[in-house]
Amino acid sequence: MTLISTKLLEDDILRTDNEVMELSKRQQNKEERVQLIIQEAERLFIENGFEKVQMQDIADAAGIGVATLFRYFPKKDQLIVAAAVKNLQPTLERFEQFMHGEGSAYERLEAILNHFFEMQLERTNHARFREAFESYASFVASPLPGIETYIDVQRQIMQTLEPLIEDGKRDGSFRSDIDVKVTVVTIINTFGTFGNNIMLKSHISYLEDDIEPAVQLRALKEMFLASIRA
Amino acid sequence: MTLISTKLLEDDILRTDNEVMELSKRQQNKEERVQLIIQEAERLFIENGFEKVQMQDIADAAGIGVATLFRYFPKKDQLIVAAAVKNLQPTLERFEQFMHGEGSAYERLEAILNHFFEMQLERTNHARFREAFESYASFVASPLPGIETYIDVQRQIMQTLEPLIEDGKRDGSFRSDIDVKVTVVTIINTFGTFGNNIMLKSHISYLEDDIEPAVQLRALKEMFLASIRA
DNA sequence: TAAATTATGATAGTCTAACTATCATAATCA
DNA sequence: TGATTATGATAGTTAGACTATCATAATTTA
Repeated sequence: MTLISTKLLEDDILRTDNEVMELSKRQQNKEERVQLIIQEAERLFIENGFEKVQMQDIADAAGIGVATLFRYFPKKDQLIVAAAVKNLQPTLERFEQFMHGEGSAYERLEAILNHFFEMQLERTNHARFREAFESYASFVASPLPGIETYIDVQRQIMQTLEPLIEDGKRDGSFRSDIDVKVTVVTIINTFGTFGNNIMLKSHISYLEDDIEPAVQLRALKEMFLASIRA
Repeated sequence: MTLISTKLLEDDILRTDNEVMELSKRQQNKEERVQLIIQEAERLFIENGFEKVQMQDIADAAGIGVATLFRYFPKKDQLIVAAAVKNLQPTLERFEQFMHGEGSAYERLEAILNHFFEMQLERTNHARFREAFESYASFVASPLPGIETYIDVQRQIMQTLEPLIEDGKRDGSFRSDIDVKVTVVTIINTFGTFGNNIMLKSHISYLEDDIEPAVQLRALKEMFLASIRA
């Protein structure tokens, strides 16, 4: 799933990518439009949730007619799934980058958790969107169209972490009795669920005034690391 | 917030409760109806989510006309909040029960976590409903009417756990350097987020076939306990 | 390049579900 | 018993997802 920016590609730009070369102009435009629509939909959904954003809003944001939007995405659900997949993609990409970093397994895990936290704090709305989507998806009568793609990216994210835990068990920085997959799921579950403002707000008011969410997340991380440290 | 069952109270039942005695018959009926409506709404929302359940459905389930339903709850949002509060209540009550149990702080915490897990596994839909509600609440333009009540119950739940952690620090079963409130938030965040079927399903297919969710939850618990054990 | 094909956007229309208004009837109260 | 209030049926309004139509524009192809 290639990301194409809002700016439409010009004809005279020299392309080396064969796949794009092969596409007819009409196909190219279509592909660009799909990406543009998804991009705008994601942006709007992240800010406002699914219900608040109307197909009309998305059409306007993408600069197209609503009828055209419906030709590309006959159901709002399809657009929601596409936006959710796009929203999850950067997490996978950044995780993969971190896996190829320097240092011991422990250091790399700590780095990736730090990064995860920063993402959570900086992009609270992204996390909230993800949670909203997963809730939404869980209530539909028949599985959302395209949901397999989403689940697959999720699985890839988890698989990215596996070698790291294995390394740590090997080099002795992690306890040898922990289960790799269960540990991975724990990480995702523990650190991936700070999107809901309501919980966040509730926690903030529950915690002392001078405890920032960042402090709490740091404590959470320490706690987790302590639990797997050898 | 008293819970009143579907079965309407009979006139001839001897009441000892003064508060109810003072109410006129009309007021009594109203109160009963409100509870009945909330009960049916909760039941339907838990199964089907907010969007799928129509005001008509709730009116039918409560055996009243839809116009009457709207007289009690002029906005669907109000009913959603009331159902969410009702949904959270049992968690608080059970937690409070466990606080008065026997044993060391460690044993009691373990017992409460076990119980929490069981609730998560047995009442997955309740947890899912809670997550859906919190997502929903986070996206509204102005705070949902009555949301303070919900937040307050949430806070009470967390406060219930505090003395337990303090006890554990005192009697030496927990590390002395952990922060009580942060630990409480960790517990809620870590163990309260298994409602989304999609995550659950994704995890199940990611984990080995023979790893049941229960096994994974148990591992999660062990991991957490290890992190705070002295 | 011209004809054929396909994509677009505007507009109007359908449908569903939240919400409102009305009113005759029934239950409660004084 | 007469006055007050609650109920439920019904019809109507509104918002937003989705469909149908069609004239026009862009692209393809012969």
